[in-house]
Parts: sequence; structure tokens; C-alpha cells
Amino acid sequence: MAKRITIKSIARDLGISHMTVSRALSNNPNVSKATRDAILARARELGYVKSAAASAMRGDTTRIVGLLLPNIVNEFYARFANTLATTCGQNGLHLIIHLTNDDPQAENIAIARLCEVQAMAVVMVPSPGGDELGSAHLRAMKVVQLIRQRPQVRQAAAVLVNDRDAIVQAVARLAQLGHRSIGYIGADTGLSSGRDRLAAFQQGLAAAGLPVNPGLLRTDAPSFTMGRDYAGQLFTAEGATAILCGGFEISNGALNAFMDLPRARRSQCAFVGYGDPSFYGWIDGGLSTIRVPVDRLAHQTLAVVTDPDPVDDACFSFGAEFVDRGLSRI
Amino acid sequence: MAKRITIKSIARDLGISHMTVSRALSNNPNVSKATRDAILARARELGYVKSAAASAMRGDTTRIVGLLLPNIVNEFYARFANTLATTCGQNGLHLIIHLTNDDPQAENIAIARLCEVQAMAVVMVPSPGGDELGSAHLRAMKVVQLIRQRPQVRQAAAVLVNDRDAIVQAVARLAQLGHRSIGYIGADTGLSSGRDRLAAFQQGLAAAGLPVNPGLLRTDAPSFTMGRDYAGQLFTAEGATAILCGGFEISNGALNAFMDLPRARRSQCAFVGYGDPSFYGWIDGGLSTIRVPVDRLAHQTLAVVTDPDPVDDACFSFGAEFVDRGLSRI
DNA sequence: TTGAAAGCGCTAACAG
DNA sequence: CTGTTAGCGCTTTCAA
Repeated sequence: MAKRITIKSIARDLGISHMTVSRALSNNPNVSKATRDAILARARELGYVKSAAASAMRGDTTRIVGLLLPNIVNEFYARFANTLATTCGQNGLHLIIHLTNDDPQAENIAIARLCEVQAMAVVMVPSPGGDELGSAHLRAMKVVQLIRQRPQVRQAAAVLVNDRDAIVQAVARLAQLGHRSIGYIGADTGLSSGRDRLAAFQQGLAAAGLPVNPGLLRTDAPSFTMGRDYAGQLFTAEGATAILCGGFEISNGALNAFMDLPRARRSQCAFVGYGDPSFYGWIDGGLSTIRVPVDRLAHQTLAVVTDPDPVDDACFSFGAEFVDRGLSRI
Repeated sequence: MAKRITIKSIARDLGISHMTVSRALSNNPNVSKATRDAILARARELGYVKSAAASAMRGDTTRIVGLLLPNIVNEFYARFANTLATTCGQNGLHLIIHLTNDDPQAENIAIARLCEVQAMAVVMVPSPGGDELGSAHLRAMKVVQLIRQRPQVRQAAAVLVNDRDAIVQAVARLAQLGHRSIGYIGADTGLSSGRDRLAAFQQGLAAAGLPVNPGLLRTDAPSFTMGRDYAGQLFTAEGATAILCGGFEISNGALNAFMDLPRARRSQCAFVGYGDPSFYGWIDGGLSTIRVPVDRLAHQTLAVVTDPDPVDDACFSFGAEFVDRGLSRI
């Protein structure tokens, strides 16, 4: 194991003081051209890299950003992580990804770890049922809540989606096509997203003159299996002819149940997903869905992270869009 | 901005030496129960977290693993990152993701950054045309090459896929169904994966008694657009009735071209993808594909990363599987 | 059982 | 223009 190249080792090597090396390497003008050139040449030759640990210890920012996601397989999260990682790279930031599986405990552990490495910011999709963001660990880091928002204790920025209009439109369209038994599957009301989407759905029903049938509503901790199981129930036991999904994971789970319906039955049913993965356009002639502007969310997130001005509780909201690729008439 | 809690601040707080605090917090037995309890209580109360920077500077390992991927939207890379991130979390490791877009320059920058933070290991899908892995930066880090392998200068472990049999089987099946104009799109031969898959394809043709038609072969730097464009050419200009893909991104791109074919034409053509994203089973009654055992790759990768014993140039290979979900007969 | 000193790599603040 | 010192947070080594 070759020893690490440091400014001191270079200095010894050249018979000068390590401060001169430091200055040369950080473009301090107070170094003679001759020595500077010699230093830079030697540093390049030996493959010197500045120790981030030493910088961090001196109090410089670490340029590390933490990203807490339920998973990274769901195409929405994947796309978000993709553009955030790309833009982070362009800005010289490291992106550390921790997956929470929507488990508050995993979330807390990840936050503690990020605190250890002195991440400058944490971007997180808050898990349902987690602590309020008062944790001592978070004091030192900028926090950006994504998609969902927790009851706030501390100032924490949020980048959210306003999907009310899109959801109302989707319900209106389903009603227009003759659907009377429209099921809804969404997150429980511990999260802002759960409350808001459910309210939008109910508003849509009201606008269409349809009653709210509690038997057709399913809210719970959102997950793939939860979406799949409830969709199965709604389509079979509850006799729903249409389903609207209120979450990314839920949507993919519910889609599974939808695709498992006998072909004849499926052609009579309507499915409105949440999020717009590339393949939704290819399935069954095209699935209708609530599309979320993922790139804009990611860019705004980076803007918040890199914003030097600490407007800590800034809150940004981007509109979703109802993508109608055709829905069965009843 | 509240000042950071350190062992010194706790020590001052309690009127003792910071060494005693250090010992108590690292379970050194040489601390009286009374002081130990007081220290632990105070530390918990104040939300003390050990500085990773200080540990790193002392020479302790950083527990940071770097992951370099072309992108993270492709479901194969996403799944790999997902299980690697999950298992890393379980082992107390940080996963830093850098996206390269298969650009060697981005790759080099990412590696330099990871070197700055003293990552203990780098897991990378080598970009086509990049440097040999002799870079001085890599000296200090364990390197694991994923999927593809570069001409080796230095010892670097590899976790690879053996897809020869699966590809040969796929070609055999296409031939059996009457296809005579089978196109192939794959990575160019600068990478091991490009060479091997092309060879397997040609071996498959030979086994089926079909000639190699150079006009039906397309190899280049692999990407989504490359796959889409070449697939379009093969299906139209070259009159291919079937296409076999030799790469994840290529497969999704080629699928785009395939789905763009007029419905009548498409039903006469056969598509064999590479990788098995969840939605391939839902498209067109199910797409056939070469399935790669992504979870096993990820677990092996973690094993290599956490292996204390430096068998540096270890090379692991996992078999792929031809998933036949039905292919058009001609 | 406790404490003091030294050093990991780096730079701000002072000498020369 | 160049060098010395000190200190960021932590643990190892030696001393009390």
C-alpha cells in the first residue's frame, strides 16, 4: 500500500515548506512561478488529491448531499435520482443515496450516518409515520422534503406536486365515460400527499355529481403490495369498474392486479396510474396516468440545495398533468 | 448555527478530559460506571455524532463505496443500485452514486472525487473508450468492474455475466421459427461484453446453419438512441424480421423502434431484448429477452467490496437466461 | 481510572 | 515570496 500523497510529502520531496505547496495548489498568487510550476508538475505526476477529510475538519463544506428514497426501482424515483445525480455531478457535489423502504427507523439511521459525514443537505421523501423533523441530527443540515411533507417542527424546505386539478380531471373523464364505481387507492392521511390526493379525488366525485362510496376508498401506508392487494379487492369484491391511484408505488402494484384481470374483464375496466414511467405508453394501447414533472422537481431541489441564502422553509409546488391515453367506456 | 457537539465540548461541559469521553463513547472498559453513564446520557441528550472526517484523517476506513453507472433509469442499473444500496445500508456503508453517461471524462472526474473522499471501493460499469484502469487515483481504492471489463493493467476484480448460452438459445429459437434475417445490435468490441455477445450471436447463427450477414450487424458505443436508430434501420432498410439486442440501453432503444412499427408489420417481427425490466412481460403479450441475474450480481459485488482479504483480481461470472415469452413465426 | 501529548492533512494568521 | 504555528476531532501511546 503506497503511502498517501500529501502536501507535506510533496514538500519534503521538493525540500520546501508544505505551506508553499498548499499555496501553489490553491492558486494563491504568492508563489514564484518557478516553484509553483515545479510543485504543480510534481503533484500531477504523483497523482495528488486533496484530502476531503482534512478540509471537512477545518470546517469547509463537504459538498456531500444525501438522498433518502423509499427505493430506486420505481421509475419516478429513478428518474429523480438520475437528474439529481447528473446535476450534482455537474456542480461538483457528491450524492449519497440511502434507501428507506418507507421505514422510519431506516430513515433515522440514514440521517445519523449523513450527519457523521457532515452532509451539507438531505433530500428526503419522508417516510409515513416517521418522527417530526426535530431530530438533533438535522440541525446542521439543510433539509428538503420531496413530494410529501411532514407536520413541521423545524424549518425545512419542500418541493411538492400539486396534483389536484389533474386528479379532478381524471375523475371527471371517468364519470363522463359512464363509470359510477370508481375506486381510489392512496397513502394514509399522516402525510400531506395522502390527505391532498384523497381530497382531490373526493372533490372530483362531487364535481361529477357522484356520491362518495367509502367501500371504494383505500388508504394506508403506500407500497407496491398494498396497491396490488387493494386493487384486487376493489376490482373483485367491491365491483369497481375504474381505479385511480394516488402514489407511485401504489400505481405499479395496482397495475399488476389490473393486468392480472381476465382479458375480457380488463377491457371493461379503466385504470388511471400515478407517475408516467416510459412503459405506460406501451401497455394495453397506452395507460392513462397522472404525470408528475420529475425533472423540474429535481432541478428545483438542486437549486434549493445549492442556494447560499438560507430561506429555510421555502416551499415549491409543481403542477401535475392528467395524461389521457384512452379509457374504457362503460 | 449551533456549534458542533464534539467530545471536547462534552468534556468541557462535564468538567473532565476529552479522553474520558472518547473512551466512554467507544466502550473502553477503563471508565468508571458513574462517569460513563453521565457521559452517555449527555451525549445522547445533545445528539452527539462522531465526526467521520476526524476518523478518516486518522486513517480509519471511510465506509464509503462509490458506484459509477451510465445512468440509473434503465431498470437493470436501477435494480442493481437498489439492492447494492440496500445491502450497503445494512452493512453500515455509504453509497455514493456518480452517473457517467458512458463518458470516459465524466468517469475520470468521478473517480478523482471519490479519491478525495477516500472511498474504500469503486464499483463501476467501465465506459467504452476510457483509460485503462492504471490511473494513480485508483491505487488506494478497491475496484470492481461490473458487466463489462476493460483490458487490465492493474488488478481489479470483475463481476460479469456469461450470456453466451442464452444468446445461442435465442438465435436457435428464432431460426426454428423461420427467421432468416436476424439482426444484432450490440456494443462495439472495445469492451469485453461487446466482443463476447457478438461472438455468441455468430455462434448461434452458425449452430442454426445460417450465414452471417454483415449488413445485419450493428456494433457501436451502446446507448438508447443508438439502439433505436439501428433497430429502425435493420427493420426497414435491411429487411430484418428479427432483432436480438446485446445491451440494456440498446434494448430499450430498439424496443422504441419496434413499437413504432406499424401494427401489422410488428406482428410479423420478433424482438429479443436484453435485461428483463418488469414491464417486458406486459408488452405485446410479453417480450422475450435475455435475463441477467441482477440481484446475484449485486450481492457478489458487496461480497467483493467487504471482503477483507485482497484477492484483487478476482473475477466472478453469472449465467444469463433466455426468457421465451413467445416470438412471432414467419 | 483518568489525563496529557502527539499526529493524521489542511489552511488562516502571523512572522520573516 | 516563503516558513512556522496552531487547531479542526479523534484515538494511540505514554504518564500519573
